[in-house]
Amino acid sequence: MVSDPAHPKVAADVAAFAFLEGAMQVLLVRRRYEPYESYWALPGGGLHPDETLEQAAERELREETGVSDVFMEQLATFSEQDRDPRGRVISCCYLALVDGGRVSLRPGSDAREAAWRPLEELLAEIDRGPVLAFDHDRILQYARRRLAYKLEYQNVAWSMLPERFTMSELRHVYEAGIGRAFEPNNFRRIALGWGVLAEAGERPTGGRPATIYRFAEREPRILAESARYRRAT
Amino acid sequence: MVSDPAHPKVAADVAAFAFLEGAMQVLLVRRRYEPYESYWALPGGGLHPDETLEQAAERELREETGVSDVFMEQLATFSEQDRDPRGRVISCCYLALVDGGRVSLRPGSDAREAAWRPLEELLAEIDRGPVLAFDHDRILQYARRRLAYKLEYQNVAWSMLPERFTMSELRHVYEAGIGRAFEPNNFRRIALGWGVLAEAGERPTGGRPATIYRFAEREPRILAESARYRRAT
DNA sequence: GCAAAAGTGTTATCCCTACACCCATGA
DNA sequence: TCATGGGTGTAGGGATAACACTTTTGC
Repeated sequence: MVSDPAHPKVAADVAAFAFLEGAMQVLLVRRRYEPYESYWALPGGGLHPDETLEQAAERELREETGVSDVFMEQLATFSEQDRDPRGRVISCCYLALVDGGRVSLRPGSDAREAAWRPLEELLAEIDRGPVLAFDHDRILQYARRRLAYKLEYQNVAWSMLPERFTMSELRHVYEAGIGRAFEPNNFRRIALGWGVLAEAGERPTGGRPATIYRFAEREPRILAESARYRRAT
Repeated sequence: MVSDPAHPKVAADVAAFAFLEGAMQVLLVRRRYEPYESYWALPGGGLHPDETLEQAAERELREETGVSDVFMEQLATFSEQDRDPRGRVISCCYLALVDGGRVSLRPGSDAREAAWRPLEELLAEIDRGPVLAFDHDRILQYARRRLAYKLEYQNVAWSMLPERFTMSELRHVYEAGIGRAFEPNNFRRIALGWGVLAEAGERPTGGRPATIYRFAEREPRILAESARYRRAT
């Protein structure tokens, strides 16, 4: 392995989240090779010469799990010297938001398997001791905070939902992502107040049919101006 | 220059801000060597083998400008293939907040000079066309947005102020950093409501003497919970 | 006294929470 | 007709933007 210290190995890792089975889930791969052989880890791998870090993150996610075409945003870069036992590896980590119903998992050659794991359970396990390979425990905790913030800040929930969805489904994504229960009516008013939802028919339920919504434009938009101690003039 | 593509050059750059002469200023260095010789740029340089990216950012800032011991936070990592004409260089960028009255600039060997430049003027210039070396125009725009957000979110203004300051001085830092004028009384109430300010005497002014404040603890703290559509139980 | 700068009091408004209530459907 | 889930109305409380006002100093 090359170890010219001025040119460390550079990698991209991905914390991909989806709302499945009523809970927020994170996408993990089971490692096939040393180090951390058979440990669960975030999908990721080395940067290729002809791609940016974001492209590397997309490629590694696709190669290792079969998931592609998702919302992606840079989280942070981790550079501690001992984060990989093989030598110096600098990892740029990405947050991905996935519509879990749209993708099917196909583990790649570097992974024994790929699976969605319930986020809350996994984080509770991490609180009791190391779980994931490398420093991925810490990266996941970081990603979780960003996920919660991101949902409140921008209308990126469209990337975790099918094209058409009910207000309850939207609210469930928010509750699972932010980790708090919301008063349904108040949530509805806020969500409609964003001005990014359009009605798209109805859907039968166990009770009264639900209005179907879709995002009028699938573009990130800032939802709430945190406007404190406002201007004079 | 080594160009093993799996091991690109990795660098750290710093967007350092200080409140000086009534305005927000950014710290730039004038380049001594090619490429972009004699252009202004953000201070920064290559990662050493024995340091993290954050340590590299601190070291480069110190070496190129003489500024040390400041608040620092990672911004983002830029990896476009053509961002440096010499070859592939991946740059992890940091936001630094500086008490401009405490530091004195000492340009290092790689820089002809180091200087504070008024942020608003510089950004206006950038809007009219390229100004800084490499992709530093874009990085600076990114840093500016983060600065505004950071001030609203955490009590990090202590790192841009002397130990003791008046409420007006604190407000001026916020106005310059966020780019908006605040109603003095409302700002005061919010700032005192943070619960992180302690009174520390008085200071004569042109008129009535001003109360002096200091930050009771110089630790980052979240100031306002953006609590929307709150919980049902 | 007057200007200047800091500091105080108060109100109208808006937003948000909480909760009670109504609607449409299937069994 | 009841259970179920969706959808609506609204009152109280708290935050805050705006602005008028008072205090303390230097000249």
